[in-house]
Amino acid sequence: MTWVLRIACDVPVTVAMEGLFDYMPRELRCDDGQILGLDQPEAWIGRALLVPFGRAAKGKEPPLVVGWVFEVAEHSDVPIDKLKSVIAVVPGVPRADAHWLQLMRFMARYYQRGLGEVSLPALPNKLRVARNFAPDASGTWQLKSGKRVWQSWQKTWQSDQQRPAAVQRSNHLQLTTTQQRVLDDLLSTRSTYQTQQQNHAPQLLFGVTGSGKTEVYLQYLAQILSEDDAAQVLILVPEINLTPQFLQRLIACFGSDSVVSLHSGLNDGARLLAWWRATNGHARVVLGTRLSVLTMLPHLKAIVVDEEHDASYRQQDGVRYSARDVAIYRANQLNIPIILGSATPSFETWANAQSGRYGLHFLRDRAIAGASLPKIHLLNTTQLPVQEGLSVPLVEAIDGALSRGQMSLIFQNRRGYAPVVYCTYCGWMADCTACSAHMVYHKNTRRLHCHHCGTQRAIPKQCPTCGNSDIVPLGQGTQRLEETLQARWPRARVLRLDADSTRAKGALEKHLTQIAEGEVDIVVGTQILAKGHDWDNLTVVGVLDVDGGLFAQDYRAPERLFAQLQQVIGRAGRGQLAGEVLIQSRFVEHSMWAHLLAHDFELFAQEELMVREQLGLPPFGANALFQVGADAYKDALAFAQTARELALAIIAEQPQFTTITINAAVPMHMMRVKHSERAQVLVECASRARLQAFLPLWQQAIVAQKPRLTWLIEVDPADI
DNA sequence: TAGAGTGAGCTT
DNA sequence: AGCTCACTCTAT
Repeated sequence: MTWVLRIACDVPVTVAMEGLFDYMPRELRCDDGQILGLDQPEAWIGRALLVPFGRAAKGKEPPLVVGWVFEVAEHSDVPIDKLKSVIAVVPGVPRADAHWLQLMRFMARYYQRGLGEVSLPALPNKLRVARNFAPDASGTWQLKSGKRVWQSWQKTWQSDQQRPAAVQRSNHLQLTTTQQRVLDDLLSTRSTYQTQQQNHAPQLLFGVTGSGKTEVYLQYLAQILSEDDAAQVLILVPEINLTPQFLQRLIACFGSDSVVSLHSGLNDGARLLAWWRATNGHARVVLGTRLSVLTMLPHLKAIVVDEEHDASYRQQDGVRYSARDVAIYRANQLNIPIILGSATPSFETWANAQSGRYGLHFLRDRAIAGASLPKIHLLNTTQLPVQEGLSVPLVEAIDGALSRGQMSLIFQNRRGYAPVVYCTYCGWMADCTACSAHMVYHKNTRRLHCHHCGTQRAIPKQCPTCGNSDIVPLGQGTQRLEETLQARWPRARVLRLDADSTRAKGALEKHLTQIAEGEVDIVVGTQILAKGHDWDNLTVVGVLDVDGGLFAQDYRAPERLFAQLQQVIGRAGRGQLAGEVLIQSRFVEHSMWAHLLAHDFELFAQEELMVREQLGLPPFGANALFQVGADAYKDALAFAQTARELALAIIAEQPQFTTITINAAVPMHMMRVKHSERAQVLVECASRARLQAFLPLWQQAIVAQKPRLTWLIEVDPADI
């Protein structure tokens, strides 16, 4: 009997809808000793293989790629003489289990992508690129580069370390009464699901900033790890680099042997080792950023998604998935508990908690005795005198903090020196030639930077339209603010924290250490300041220039702004010292402010969700966004209109889709980025299932047009 | 008229 | 993405 392997290769869905390619099997040996034979097709499923793919260079064998065996089949639709044979099993990749393969199928279906596109990013770089492998003298395929990594890896593979690490006896902090109650609730909820044999519902841990969510996660996970000597837990965080303390805390709690972290800051070798320790079941606690949600974990028993609302969970290139949503699917599939933690939950999660689909647990007080939420003052800058962006009350508050030897934080979410440079005579502004954006003046480089495509150029000496030489910066970014602050308080130690000041390797850690050791009086920066930091000497927080977010056209803007501000505000008064927050705004009447001043996320969410429900917006309806880019806008728009017509034709033919709304083709918010002019079509439907049934048909119809443009369909888009 | 350069098309 | 094929342009 002959049969074929159906293998997922990493090609765009626009090339092959499913992403599976047929290959002929031949007897192969795995590095765990198993022989894959022709007599046992099922044993091949879940193996990663090296296969020839694509056109051969003249006189050479076709290039190899890495692919996953998803299926075996009795026959192929491809003529048998066109089928190639598999080359080898990828060494060091454990066999994927049925749950994991199902997870990949879910992602491919949900996000409308090929199986290869979703499943190959799950492998670390070293193992995903076929060129990294070569046969040795005996014909066994080995990793070529990085001998040391390879050897230590093989040692690990064969040695006792393949056994799960022993979790050390936990080293926990004393919980507050509230923390203890929430922990007990979470544990008893879990036992209830277990005894009633129901599927675990996700549990939202809604804790104000500084309420000690982390300690609750740790003790919850410790319980799970103690019940089963092989149990693994996965903790997702938005960015590990910003919260090095979290990793330290985990190591202190569970022991360095049982904890690994997986994030983009690791080099390929370190990542491979960490991935392997997680994948072979040795690591018991896996701390990772969004990509780590795809990691194969043979004994996964619980998941925590910290700061579940955070935008970093969305993958923005390649397959556009939400790691939080994938984690929820994964937990449900394995029927294991998942905890979503946030001080400002996403509205999707909040709505689910309100409707009772998710469990809900509150931590309303700060964990440190005596610490309370800071007092917030809203400063009306249309009435108050403002000097170089700083109003008098804010200046006085900073004065006060300085005189008490305490730290101040000024939040200005715009990097660079000035966001615009213009001609005082004719009003000409320096714009990027590749993007629809103004160029930002950076004082350190003395050049204009585009924050969308990265281009830099010199400032023109004369205005290109009128020849006037009076070209000046307009507006304020963190660099200018730093300069202003330093000039106003010459003896204060001012530190700027933004993407530019932290780009160099180790710079962020260095700056965080300076702050922790009390070497900084005023810290100024962008949203990097908002995340997770715990500085107990910080008592004054100033917020500048956030009015733009009040009136942005994206319906998610208020949700995002509120979350961001609440995070920034939450940096103040985390220790014994009382905190004070001063927010400058020209629109003090805006309804969001009242909720923020009252620290009332719930009322804010209730009002916003009411509006969304009336308009059928997420989470009350599902969205997908078709996006297309071209050299000329008219071409992008024309194809977006074609896509829209294809969608309308499907709906006209199939009455079950009449509840789907296909919006007009319009320019994208940032119409032009890197010389690509972009248009979009938004698709909305009250029923997610209906939308999901429609999307493959639509995608197929678009692919059939053989477009020569770059396009994609994004499911649950974040920005519209 | 060979050689360089460019764009389209295909991968099992 | 990686590669070839088929086409055009150009210097001789």
